Amino acid sequence: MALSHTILAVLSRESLSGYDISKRFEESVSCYWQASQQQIYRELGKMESQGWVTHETVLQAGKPDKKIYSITDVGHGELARWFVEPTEPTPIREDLLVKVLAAPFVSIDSLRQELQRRRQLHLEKLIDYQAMAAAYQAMPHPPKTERFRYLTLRRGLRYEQDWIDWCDEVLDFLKQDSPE
Amino acid sequence: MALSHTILAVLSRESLSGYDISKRFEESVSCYWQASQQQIYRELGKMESQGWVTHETVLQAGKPDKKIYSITDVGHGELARWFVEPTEPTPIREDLLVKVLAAPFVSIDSLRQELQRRRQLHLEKLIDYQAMAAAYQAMPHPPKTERFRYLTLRRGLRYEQDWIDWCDEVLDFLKQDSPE
DNA sequence: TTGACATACTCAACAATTTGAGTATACCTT
DNA sequence: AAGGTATACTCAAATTGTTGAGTATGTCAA
Repeated sequence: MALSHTILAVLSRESLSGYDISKRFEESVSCYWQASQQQIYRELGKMESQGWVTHETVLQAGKPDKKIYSITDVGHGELARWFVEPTEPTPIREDLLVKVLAAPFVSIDSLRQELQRRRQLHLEKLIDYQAMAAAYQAMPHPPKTERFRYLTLRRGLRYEQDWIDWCDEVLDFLKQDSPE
Repeated sequence: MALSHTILAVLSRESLSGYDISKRFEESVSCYWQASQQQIYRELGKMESQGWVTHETVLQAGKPDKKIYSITDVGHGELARWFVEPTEPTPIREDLLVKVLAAPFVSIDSLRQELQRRRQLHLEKLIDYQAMAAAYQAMPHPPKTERFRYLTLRRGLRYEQDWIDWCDEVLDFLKQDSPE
């Protein structure tokens, strides 16, 4: 149940509505944790029933009401409890690698196309992340929370770069590999 | 439902029992697709009802009977159909990065320990993969299927190395970062 | 003025994954 | 003789994740 802990981490910095948490996920957490709005709303409901968060309804003019969620002491305790548990590397499930394995039985040409498509996707993400990194580096005295957020962004940057490099390696291999 | 396609890819090379498929996953597919025995058995049942695979029961002396599964023409057609569909990068969910984000609110010292633990885990996997790569490189004329399997291993190698490099980067950052 | 987009949340159904127990045999070590 | 490990598979429950519909209001551009 690490989704709830990710939400706790986000709420540790500031109180937010479900909708805002969802946006925060898209903007800055998405390189290592993705969750849909529905998941977040449902999780917040569960977390509230466990006493990890509370909410206050805020009426807005011209917009629907919103529920601003805040972390409680119980929630902070839970975050601290979870924090010291060892984490295992996340299991990976990569369709593209399954295709590499299947390619000799299906089509190497299709694989080549797919690799080029994927390389492009990863390049686009990399460029996004580079822009975020540049924004961080332009800050004269980034606060502690930003410095740690930057470390997670570094992981994202490396990850995308690594995919690009591997795609290039495989495309290069496919050029040289003799059919048999 | 890409688990079924991974199984189809494995069965394209050779017919195997559920148990053997599970072992194959652990040995050579695990760097990009993990599945438990239960998942594989259940998936094989579904795949058989769709006509993608068939099985033959093999009686064994001193061991339980086993069901050897083979890919059918329908199964191969399905693999080919799936193969040309574009794949999206897999959503990532990394507990460790959530911990980096939460660290300023919890404990930077615990984070440091956890990073060292994780670095070690990734290093062990890297060493495993390097041994597999060496075994491949020792083959004088690797068959096509092996050459493609090696490409997936290259992804695993890069992935583990990248984690190690990032852990080092963060540990280095934590040494220099001044508290505030 | 129509349609796209943004805010803000709820509910339901379905699919996938995880966890754990259960059944059975045989080999090998202590 | 007991315990650990390996082979080989089944069933069920709980949790998690995905998909899509539904409700409501406001802004902005074509």
